[in-house]
Amino acid sequence: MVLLDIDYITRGEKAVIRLFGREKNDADENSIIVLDDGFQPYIYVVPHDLEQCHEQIKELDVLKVERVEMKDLARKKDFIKVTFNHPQDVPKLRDKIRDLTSVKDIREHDIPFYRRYLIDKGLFPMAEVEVEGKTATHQEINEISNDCLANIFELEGEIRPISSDFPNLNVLSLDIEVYNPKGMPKSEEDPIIMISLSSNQGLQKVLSTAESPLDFVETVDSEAEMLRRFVEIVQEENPDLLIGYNSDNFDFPYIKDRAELLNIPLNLGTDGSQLKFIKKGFANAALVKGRVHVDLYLIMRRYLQLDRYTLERVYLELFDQEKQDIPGDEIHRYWSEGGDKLETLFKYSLDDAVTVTEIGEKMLPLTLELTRIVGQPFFDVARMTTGQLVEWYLIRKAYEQGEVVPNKPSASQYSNRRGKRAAGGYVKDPVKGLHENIVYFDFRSLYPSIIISKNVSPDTLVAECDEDKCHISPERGYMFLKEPAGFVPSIIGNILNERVRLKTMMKESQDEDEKKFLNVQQEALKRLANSMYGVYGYSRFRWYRLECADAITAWGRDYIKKTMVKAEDFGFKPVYADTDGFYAVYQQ
DNA sequence: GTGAACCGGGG
DNA sequence: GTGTACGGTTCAC
Repeated sequence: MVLLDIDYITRGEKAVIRLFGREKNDADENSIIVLDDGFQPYIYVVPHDLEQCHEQIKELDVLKVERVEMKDLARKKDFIKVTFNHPQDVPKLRDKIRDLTSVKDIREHDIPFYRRYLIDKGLFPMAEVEVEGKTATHQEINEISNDCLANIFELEGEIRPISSDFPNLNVLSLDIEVYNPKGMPKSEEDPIIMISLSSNQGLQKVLSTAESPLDFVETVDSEAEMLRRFVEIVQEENPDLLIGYNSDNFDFPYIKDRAELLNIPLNLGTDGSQLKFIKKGFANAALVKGRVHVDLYLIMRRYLQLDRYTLERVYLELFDQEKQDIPGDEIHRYWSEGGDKLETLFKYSLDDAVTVTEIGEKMLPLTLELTRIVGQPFFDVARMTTGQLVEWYLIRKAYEQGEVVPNKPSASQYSNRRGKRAAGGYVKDPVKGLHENIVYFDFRSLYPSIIISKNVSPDTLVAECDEDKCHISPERGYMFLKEPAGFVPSIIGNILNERVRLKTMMKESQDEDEKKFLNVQQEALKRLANSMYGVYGYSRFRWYRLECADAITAWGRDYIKKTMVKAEDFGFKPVYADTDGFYAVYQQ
């Protein structure tokens, strides 16, 4: 099956992982939920005194205490692995453990249970997994609602990844219109007047309480009926992906508020569960179990560099076409006036949903690919910053290499780090004037290349070293061991090698679809490699190391300046430079 | 210069 | 949910 999403429920005292999936390439197939009760949460403890630590922790209400050897920034160390009965025991007991006299520190104590599961089992969402041995189970004992539409199974054997093609996904986009004559919509008073839906399976529909001769309009008696019908259509279409534009913070919260007011259940999940919200900092994330809700607004902010991110602006950028728009404060007039105006409103409303589908088809493949590389749920990856993406990729790699993951910075460490910044790239202010015979030079992936060639990594950074055994950064004089390959450099190396392999395959391929798919994959790897530099310089990150960030930019400045000097020897006069490239004028 | 306040998208 | 949190710009002093 294709693994769409994952979470866990509690059955009795036990945590049970739920894997949400669907048979591959079969949009009509029922949804599947596989339950696995055979996985337990754990953390690592750094002991002052191994024996005493072992004894003290054993006294607590934990499942297992064992001594393990793991690497900590490449150095082998003894840790104590503490396994818990339930994920919620971790926050309950970790402070107690940290405060024990025999304990120096605790590690990997803040990794969500479902993420731990994906990493430890080697599973990748949005890719195919093989479920070896499963038996049908009853929903009553699994706290799953009567409205559950999925087939539920209990995992008997193993679950493992199998390489697969890009999954065929059933996508449904939505957009709502609200009657708001008095400024921004208020869900306590302003009703939803239209719900527009567009799928990649051919559905185009606007639900509304108004009548229209337009064939895509389905008229219902009331707003309550409109919401009921919306739920019904989602269940019928059974999409893998639900997409919207700013739907995390507008459409879904609004639908939820109105549904509550009108007492309509929003059982949109494949398990029959209600629409939920997760607080994500200042913002919401709307969660529909078993389907992946993606808010394209966030994705566009990540991939496009624009002044504004309205749907119209984004559409113009991606398709080079103007999209007509009715200003928000005029919608109520179009609605009240009826006739041609109402017809226009219907058309624009549907067009917004169709546009979201189009933008999704164009832009989601890259995020899907990143999901399949980073190995965290698509829902999460679609809401992660590039820095978080890199961090979770590294956490998985750390597991594979037997490395214990560094802790997130404490509040004081964070504020301490925030004050400092690595020096930036070299910038030469442009020489004013109109230049002719301009040539441009730039380094391909300058920072990733420096990290690899100079082995810049927290585990290779040393205070003292023989000159022939280490790389010494210009200006700052930071020292990095030449051998062995550091944790981060080796990972970037693998990413770039894999990218070269994909690009070669792309050139050799005759199949246009395959070419496109390989291209998205290599783009995803490029993004990841280019973001790696950030983990050293961003204060919130586990692998933060100012010395590494500082050394990389120092080498970068050194390379670009040396190259400019060389270019001048050949008669190229640089007129402008920035970080990894420069413009020059050729003079005879 | 510093820290608090504000803002994004959506109708 | 192994909760707890963005980043950039403008404003007020």
